[in-house]
Amino acid sequence: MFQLSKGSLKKILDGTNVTDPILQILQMKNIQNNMDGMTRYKVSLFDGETQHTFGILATQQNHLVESNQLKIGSIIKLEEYAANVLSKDPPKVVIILLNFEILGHMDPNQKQPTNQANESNFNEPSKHLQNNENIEPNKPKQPQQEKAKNFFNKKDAEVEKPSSNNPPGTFNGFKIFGISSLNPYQNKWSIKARVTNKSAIRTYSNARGEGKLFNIELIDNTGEIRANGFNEQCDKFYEMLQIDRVYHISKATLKTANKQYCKLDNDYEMTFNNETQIEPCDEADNLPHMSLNLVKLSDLTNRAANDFVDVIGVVKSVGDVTTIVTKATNRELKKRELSIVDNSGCAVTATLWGKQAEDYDAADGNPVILLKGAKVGDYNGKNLSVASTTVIQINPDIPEAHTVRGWFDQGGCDSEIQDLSNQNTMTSSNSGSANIGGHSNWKFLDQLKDEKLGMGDKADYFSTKAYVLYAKKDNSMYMACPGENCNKKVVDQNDGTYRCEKCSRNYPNFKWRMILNLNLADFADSNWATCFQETAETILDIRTDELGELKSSNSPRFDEIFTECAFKEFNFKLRAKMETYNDERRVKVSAVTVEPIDYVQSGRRMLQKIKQFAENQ
DNA sequence: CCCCCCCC
Repeated sequence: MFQLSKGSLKKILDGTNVTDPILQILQMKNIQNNMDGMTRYKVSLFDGETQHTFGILATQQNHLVESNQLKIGSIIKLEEYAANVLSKDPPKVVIILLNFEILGHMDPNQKQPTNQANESNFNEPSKHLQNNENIEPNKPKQPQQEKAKNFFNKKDAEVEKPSSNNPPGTFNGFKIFGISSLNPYQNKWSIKARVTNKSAIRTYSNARGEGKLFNIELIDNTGEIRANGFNEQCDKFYEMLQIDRVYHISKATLKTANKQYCKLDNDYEMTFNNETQIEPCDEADNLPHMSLNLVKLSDLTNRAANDFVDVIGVVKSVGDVTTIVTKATNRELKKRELSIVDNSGCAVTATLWGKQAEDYDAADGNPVILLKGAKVGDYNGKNLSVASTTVIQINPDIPEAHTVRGWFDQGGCDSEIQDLSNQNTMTSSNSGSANIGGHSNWKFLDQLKDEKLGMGDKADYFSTKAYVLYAKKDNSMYMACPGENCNKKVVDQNDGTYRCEKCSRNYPNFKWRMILNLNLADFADSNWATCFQETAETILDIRTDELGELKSSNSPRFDEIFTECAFKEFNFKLRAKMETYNDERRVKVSAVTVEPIDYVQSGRRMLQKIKQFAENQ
């Protein structure tokens, strides 16, 4: 039998703190929040005497309903709750069920315990509830945070000192919660968290007026959250909040985070308000530090534009500060490009903007630079952009920094470097590194289908080294308009003239043009690709007009030309694009460039692939 | 309440 805590609901509603009341769930309703689209469970609570129809399950407990552990009739020991007064007149109080133990289950109508076979499960705290220890911020739990690295300067333990006037486990009169348990429906909380990132102050101006803001990222053992400080709060807290320091925070507004902009693993974000309290706090707590997921520069070729990556490398060269005018708003903006290299043998251009471009110390030589959260771009190859949320560290004291420093100093600086940026320019802008000219984004032919290239809205370009298996002779040549920039097909009028519909005129002559279909193959796959004129001439090793002569004269040499190219190997830059022909949609592949293979570069590229492959095993 | 991260 369960003894419900008679009278406890009345006390809770009156604002009295009640310890571990035993309550029963009488009703339960799934409500969809329009603001954040999240499911919430509204429950009716019963204490054996009165019923309160407005209880809400904290969303981190939703799984208990979804796994049918918590249901109508469940008896709970409510270990942690929040009674939020929504209005005084009429009185409206919502009780948020933050943490509880499911003691058992009783049919509300029978008022008797049921004899379900699995009832004993309910008499122990459920497995899930044990996970809710996550609410306590001091227990490292999630593997993702266990790999967090302890690299930024000080160790917590060394700066430990007694807390101010706060009783243990509280701050500003509020119990310390784990970040992952924060939600907009419960405002009596405090957290203890480490700042892992802090933006510069940014000003903005829009229809609502002018303003400024900064944001920080906070982490504890349960999760992470972004916090924003606008205007007065920006003035008040910006200097105090420092990267890698630990703070107590209470009384900030929580709202649904816009996932489009905030990549942190939290449905909510925090905004400081005029009630917000923040105090530095130096106690050792084994709070995770900033975590790094370093990416080798060679791996950037596999990253899409707008990805954010962490990289570490040596600044090989530094560009001057230049000024650009933004397209969108015609603002003048300073920028500076750094070429960064690492021991994967690759270089990439990283762009600093605004004040960061001006403040970068170019006299610093070739320091190690860490970019955490740099944005990947894919203009003429791959590049990186330093965003407002990117953390820059010069010569950080971490093992990876020493590794890349050692590599650079012991000959890496003079080795052949593949520049992933500036791929379509003949002169490498500032890196002084080897430029392999024209090609980036090397793929094997199976990747064409595997990666659904050309299936998107726009064309995909990639480079590949492939053999010509077969060059299709039929329809490979057509009679084209001899007009200067017109290559339209002409119709033989059989009166010695050739009609071009585009030019609307008859010509006394025509010129030959080529559209050559090739079956290309590498070790992985084969695919058809179309070569036009110049690229076809490279493949067949003959000028189109000469080939036309052979065709016109029915020379046996004509056929030979098409068989001689078989099993020749070239570097292709290919374009894949979806096309519709006779209601059939398929990816058409055409050659943008065809070049003989430079086997030294090709070998280097292969070595890189092998190295990359080995490292990823 | 921002959410731009730019240019070739």
